[in-house]
Amino acid sequence: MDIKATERKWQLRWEKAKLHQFDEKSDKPKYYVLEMFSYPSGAKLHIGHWYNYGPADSYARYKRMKGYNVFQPMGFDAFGLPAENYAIKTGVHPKDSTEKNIETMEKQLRAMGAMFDWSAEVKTCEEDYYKWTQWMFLQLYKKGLAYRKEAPVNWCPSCQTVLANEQVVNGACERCSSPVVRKDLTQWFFKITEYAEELLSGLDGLDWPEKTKNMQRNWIGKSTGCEIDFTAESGDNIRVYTTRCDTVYGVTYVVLAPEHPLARKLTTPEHLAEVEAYIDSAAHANEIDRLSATREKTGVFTGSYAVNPVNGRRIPVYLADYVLASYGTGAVMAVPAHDERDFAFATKYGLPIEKVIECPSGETVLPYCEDGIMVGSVQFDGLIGQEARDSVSAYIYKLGKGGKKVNYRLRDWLVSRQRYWGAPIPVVHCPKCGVVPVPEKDLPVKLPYDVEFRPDGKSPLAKHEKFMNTTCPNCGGAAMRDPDTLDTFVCSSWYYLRYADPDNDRAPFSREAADKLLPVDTYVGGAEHACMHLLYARFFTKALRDMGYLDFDEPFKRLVHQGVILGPDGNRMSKSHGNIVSPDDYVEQYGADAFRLYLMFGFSYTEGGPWNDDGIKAIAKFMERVEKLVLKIDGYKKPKEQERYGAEEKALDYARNFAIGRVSRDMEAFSFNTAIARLMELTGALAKYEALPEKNIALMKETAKDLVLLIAPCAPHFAEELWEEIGDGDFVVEHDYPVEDPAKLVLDEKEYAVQVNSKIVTRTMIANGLSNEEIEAFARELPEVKARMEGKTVKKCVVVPGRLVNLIVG
RNA sequence: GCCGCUGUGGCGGAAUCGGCAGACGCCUCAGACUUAAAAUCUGAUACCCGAAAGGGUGUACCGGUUCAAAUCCGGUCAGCGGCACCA
Repeated sequence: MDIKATERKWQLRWEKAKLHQFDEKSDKPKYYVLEMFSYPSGAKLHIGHWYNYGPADSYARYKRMKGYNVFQPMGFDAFGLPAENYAIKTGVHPKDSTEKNIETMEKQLRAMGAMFDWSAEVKTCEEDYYKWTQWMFLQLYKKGLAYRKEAPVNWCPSCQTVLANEQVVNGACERCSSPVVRKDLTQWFFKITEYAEELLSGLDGLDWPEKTKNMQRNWIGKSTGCEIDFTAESGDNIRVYTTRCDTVYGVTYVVLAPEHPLARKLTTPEHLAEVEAYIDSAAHANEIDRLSATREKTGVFTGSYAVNPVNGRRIPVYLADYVLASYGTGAVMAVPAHDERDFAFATKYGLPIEKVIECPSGETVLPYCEDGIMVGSVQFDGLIGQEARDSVSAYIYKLGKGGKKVNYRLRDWLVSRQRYWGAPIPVVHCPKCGVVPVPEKDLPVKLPYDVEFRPDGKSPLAKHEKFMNTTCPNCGGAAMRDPDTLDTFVCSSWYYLRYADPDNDRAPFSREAADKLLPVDTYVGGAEHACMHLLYARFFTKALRDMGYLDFDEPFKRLVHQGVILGPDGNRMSKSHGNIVSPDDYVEQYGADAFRLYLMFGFSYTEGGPWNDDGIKAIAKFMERVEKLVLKIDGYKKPKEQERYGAEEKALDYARNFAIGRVSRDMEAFSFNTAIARLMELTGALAKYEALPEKNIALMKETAKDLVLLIAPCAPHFAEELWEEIGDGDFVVEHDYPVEDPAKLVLDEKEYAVQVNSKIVTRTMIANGLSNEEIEAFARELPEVKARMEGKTVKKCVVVPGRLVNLIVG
């Protein structure tokens, strides 16, 4: 088979027949298969793209042959830093490089033979897309889910931009690894925390990898505790949050975050200088230092005292940067006896340590941080754990000093970027009216082409006067645009919705189109998005639902992560490791089908692993073998009227139906390597049968057809080419997938493992349909069994039908 | 430190519910075809002892439950991923 000619031929024919477009009129059930769209980078498709899109496309094809009306779109996540960085380096405009890259990638994706519905293609950098991204922003703003606030943000001095929490890795920029510093800026946020509880509880019903769900649970970080008011002597109220209110009688001081609003107010004049110095150094400490858990605790006494509401005890108020301003109330009660951090701090600063929890078993070694028996706590003495906490929090509530409280670690999503290559934020800053959203009719706020993107700490757009100077939609006076653009994760939070209605120019999508095609039935993509894209997209879906634009709660019903293909040396493929393997040479030599088959066969799909190409020749050989065999069988004369159907035929029929059942099951489960293995077995069985002197030609032809149909999703061009020879004239991908015939899987006899005292002594064929007693009797008569039974009796017999018989003798 | 995952031949990896460990493939070896090689085909291929028949040991390690454990339970070790002062 001329591989290249075959691939071209079928790609053209598929395109001409518009075979991969979603069929609006079909009455088959819809099935939405989605792969995470890709960033249009300059390089060609790498192995990761092939590994994600190839097998996932085979899954889509499988679903189609199983009778679904499959929708599988593709597009480009086209805004983002790399294009801008490339522009800074080379002077090529991000728009130009991005468009060129998209063109190349589209071509390559078509060459893969994937059945993407290109009529629904989405490119996030195009006006008719980002117009609606801006629209999304406005809806969230209207709903009170987008707000602006001055906040300490993660600032990358090298990229000259603010980073989301998720883009900071170990205190360094995810992209360039420069240390991240803190800086105060007025920024836009999305109130994702408003949905924290639903984002958490919604995970339970999703068919997602447990690992990913767990990561999101962790990220959301729900904690149930208690808020307690400590009254300062100044009269100010210091509210703290704790998960261990059962230790409240052991509080020996209170700690505020340096950024706490009361920090300065509570400081007495003689401590002011020291406190100011501490607050200042905390503000300038970079994130690496501050986030390091092993770092020695630092803090400073404010000079004031507060009162513990449960026992009236007077305790000092400290500032320390081990308390985070952004979590809970920004203040904690310190119980050094039962918290490691408080213990370390109290030890360093000579503060009292008082035990109020007793270890239920053995000696109590401080700090003791587990649940235990309350002591020294008046009426609560003797209570343990959750019961203790419930009682104490109820008491605090009764005192009017706080009560039960749920907190989440999840922070609001910072979406402002001081960058050029993104969707402009559609608001105007008016000296009279303040922040004014751009009216929807004026969207899109167009991203100008002629900008200076060299970074100098200002947003590139801020330097573009024509863009910046505008009039206030409210009062008509002179006003300025917002110079920032939106995080690209905003663009990718709703693209799966736009696919459903890509040409709509009156709305991002119609509700009918979205409700018809969504949610996505199976979503395939990398695990690295667990706490970013996948969380943001869920948030968008829920927010849009609450605004009445959608009628479902979750965007992605089933999620599958492909593994990562590493370099041959076991490291991540990267230029710096010099271990990048290009798919091109393989595709050139063996063809797209063989390469796709090998990716499916050589790895466990969700695991991935180091690249090695040892098996790719074997795959090419396998395809050749199938081709020769199928064509040879096709060449046999039409069958005679009555053909033999004996033991060999039964065996072939068994192999055929076994393969059908197992391949179907494996495809459904993304267990592609075993699916291909079963196809190899069937090929072997068919070849063995074909070599017999006498054979049932009709059965052989049917089996060959099934073989081609079973392979079709995995090697699409190859299968079309064979199907053209042996099939019924239609496209193979439009044909129904074979269905197993259970009757053909019932054999007259099965091989049993025969065990004596759980050790295998022999294997034997035993006829189907015998009772357990009959099987036992049969087994007892076997010579291998008899030899081991002399002078002994059978005490017990375990029969696993069709598998084994175990005689316990003694 | 916390949460999660993984550990199976020389290699990639299989093994619904606990039921014949090592499917399928690579590598290697032997044989057939060939003057020869390549290609192709056939067979062998977990490890140890043994010429063989056969016997023994094996799913990171230690222990437990069970007629039966790669699979379940407890502990240990190693690797990977995530979170990381969240009170």
